[in-house]
Amino acid sequence: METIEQILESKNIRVTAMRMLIYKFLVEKEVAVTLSDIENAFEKADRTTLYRTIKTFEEKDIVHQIDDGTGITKYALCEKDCNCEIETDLHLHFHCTNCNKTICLTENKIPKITVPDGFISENVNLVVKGICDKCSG
Amino acid sequence: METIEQILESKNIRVTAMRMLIYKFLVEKEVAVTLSDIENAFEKADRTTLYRTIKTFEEKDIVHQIDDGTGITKYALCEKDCNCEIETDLHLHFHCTNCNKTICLTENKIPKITVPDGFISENVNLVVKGICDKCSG
DNA sequence: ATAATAATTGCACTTCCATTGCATTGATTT
DNA sequence: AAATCAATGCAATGGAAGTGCAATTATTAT
Ligand SMILES: [Mn+2]
Ligand SMILES: [Mn+2]
Ligand SMILES: [Zn+2]
Ligand SMILES: [Zn+2]
Repeated sequence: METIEQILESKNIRVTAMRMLIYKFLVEKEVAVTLSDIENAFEKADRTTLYRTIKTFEEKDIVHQIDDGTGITKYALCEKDCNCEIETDLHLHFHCTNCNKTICLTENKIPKITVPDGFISENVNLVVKGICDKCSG
Repeated sequence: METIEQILESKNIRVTAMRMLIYKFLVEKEVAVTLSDIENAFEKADRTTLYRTIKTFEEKDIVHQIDDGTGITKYALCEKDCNCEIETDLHLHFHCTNCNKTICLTENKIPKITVPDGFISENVNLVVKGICDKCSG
């Protein structure tokens, strides 16, 4: 079991109190979070710091960005040893129109998408909208 | 061959000069357009009017909105008799990272996506990023 | 340990796009 | 022609993303 310090260090991210707290926050949340979510959770901290922290995490492949169509960027922790850049590794994202939560469906990979001749596919973003398991019960 | 007037009237949209011009603009463009694109094409018209016109078109299912991940909403004409709301009717969207154009791949339908138990899929949005046919040639 | 250096954080400000209130103009109905 | 309703234009707002710079904190070198 790795500690948060070890995880950050292994990704060449300097360990600070703020970064550890935000990392912990992301682990505890099971859904993707917006910058506002983080802001609300850490009201004493400055928005910019939180913004830059999440951007650092993104750069170092600790979180990935999710565009679920709501217009507000969300972030979620990457799987261990995931390679966000590799197309075949990408999973579905589910956006619940009832509770407004966005969830990584890490087990559900994006199927092979064929595009017309001349088009070169480099990346695929797939968002399913509907009702999540908690809301459909 | 329907005239633009007839098309607008059939969708219960009052015919105005502005609306006809914007409709014509959308027909001539083969790619999805942003509000700024429309703005640049009609510099004499007010932004708000253009905005409300496109929103009216959207409400009446003349155009559909596309979120290609650039953060800027784009719009494209719907196919004739398309039912944007029906999931199985949805097509792929392709965003070229080179020329920044977004294209409806109306022939390429989104494959059936399975989600875990308890989740109810109502809508799927799929954007492929890469190089378009014009840029890859 | 102290000084020098580099990275992080906080504050203020900016930009960009989307959206709304309200007055005005224009079209339609009575 | 008057009354009514929709469309347009102008001004302003709101929300989110992003940046410059100074202050603080951590790291490294002397
Ligand atoms: Mn994810
Ligand atoms: Mn389309
Ligand atoms: Zn839900
Ligand atoms: Zn292109």
